[in-house]
Amino acid sequence: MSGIARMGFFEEVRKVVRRIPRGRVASYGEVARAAGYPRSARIVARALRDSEKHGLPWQRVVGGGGRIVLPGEAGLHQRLLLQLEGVGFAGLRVRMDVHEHKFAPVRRRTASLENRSHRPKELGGRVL
DNA sequence: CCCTTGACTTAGA
DNA sequence: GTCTAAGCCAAGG
Repeated sequence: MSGIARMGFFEEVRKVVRRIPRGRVASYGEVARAAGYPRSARIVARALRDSEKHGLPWQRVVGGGGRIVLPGEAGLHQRLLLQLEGVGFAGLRVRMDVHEHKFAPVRRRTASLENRSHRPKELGGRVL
């Protein structure tokens, strides 16, 4: 693999996917975001294509809104695996209100703006 | 090197 | 609810 700059991508994706607990799911977009590549949902899918080799819980990654986007028989397999670990469906979608996994907020370089604890009060006292 | 494909997402009609 | 369009980016032909 000559992808030097992007080498960390798959690693990050694998790490993120492994963090999804049993009985929960996350969307491709969420995984991409949590991995630090917010626009690369599709690439997450490509990474998962080889997930079997890495022993990832690939079934816990679904499309936006809980939709299973993996086509064909594989999609049915995914649904079965999820149901076996207790994930409930409403029609063709995972009940995201129950089973969506929330990742810890990605800590970006936050200037003092986000850190309210030592924000200067001179800014007017009440800030929105 | 260009073109197409895809386990995506968001926005709009 | 459905459908289309654009953006996205790696892999394969």
